[in-house]
Amino acid sequence: MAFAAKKIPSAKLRSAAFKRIRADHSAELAEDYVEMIADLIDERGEARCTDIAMRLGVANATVVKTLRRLQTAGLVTQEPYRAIFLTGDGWKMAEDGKRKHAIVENFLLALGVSQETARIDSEGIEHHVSTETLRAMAKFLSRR
Amino acid sequence: MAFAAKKIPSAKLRSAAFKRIRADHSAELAEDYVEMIADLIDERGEARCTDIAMRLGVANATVVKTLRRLQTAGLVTQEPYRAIFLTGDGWKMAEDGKRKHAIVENFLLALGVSQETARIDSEGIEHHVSTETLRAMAKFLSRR
DNA sequence: TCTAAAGTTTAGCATAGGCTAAGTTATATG
DNA sequence: CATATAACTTAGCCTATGCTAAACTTTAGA
Repeated sequence: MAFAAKKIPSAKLRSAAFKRIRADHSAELAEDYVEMIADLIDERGEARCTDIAMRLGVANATVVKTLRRLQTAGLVTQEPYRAIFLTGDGWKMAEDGKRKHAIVENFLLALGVSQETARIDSEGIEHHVSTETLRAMAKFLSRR
Repeated sequence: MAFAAKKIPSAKLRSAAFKRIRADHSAELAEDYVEMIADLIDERGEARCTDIAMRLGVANATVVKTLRRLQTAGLVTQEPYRAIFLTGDGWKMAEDGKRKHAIVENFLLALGVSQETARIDSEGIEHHVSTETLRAMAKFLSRR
């Protein structure tokens, strides 16, 4: 250790933020999938691999593989060659996600960004806002 | 295709958002590393693996592996068993990241969330805000 | 009813980003 | 100045998330 005489005491606190981000990331894909599946069921009565793949912009096989993980996680159910359904937990996650998404997107619009940007940015941001920040956004919206 | 009579025309547009998120994610780690390396150099004159590992909350070996990728990407330079330095590109990325980070964190504080939450959430959000949203946040800050 | 097209699955590959354990190099100190 | 300790590296493992190509099912239509 050449320089660096003293330890930084808040190292553990700092690292907590990054740990949460890593955890957020693994939950993120699951949330995007179930939200999309819920949308598809609402819009057209059923959710299919191809539609999910198209909307996410990934290959079909990728969707199949991910769905298997989601099935193991208890979020979706599926019979071979059939449409995809959400479990109770899956629906709950989808609802939560959509609620969050709506708040973030409306907040961005209220802040003055364009529709297009609000749509795109909210997709990325929604997975990283804590309950506290979400509440602050909602409050901001209701105050106007 | 059982139901689903009509194709959804905006599928390509929708998928763009997710594609950007995936791209953001691979840039994210690099940004976090260079930002942290810049901080360490500022604070104590040099950046070492151990410090980065501690602050990020990952194992030492993980840092070493990631640094190799960053070196390949032309963001950092390093001699075996020596401290880590940033290239010109690395410094640029670090500056950009810090600027972004500061705006997002201050914005969250202005919105009324706690210091702790602002610090943690901004860490996750900063990588997903577009230039337009960042500008809107800066404007909000200057208006108060 | 049979067949071609559309949709789904499997197999096999790659990269990113984690980990532990074991080996190597630097450095601080007795 | 010799050596213990701290820091770094290597090797080898794992999972997640992408891909393409090939095989298999379903379904729509001639």
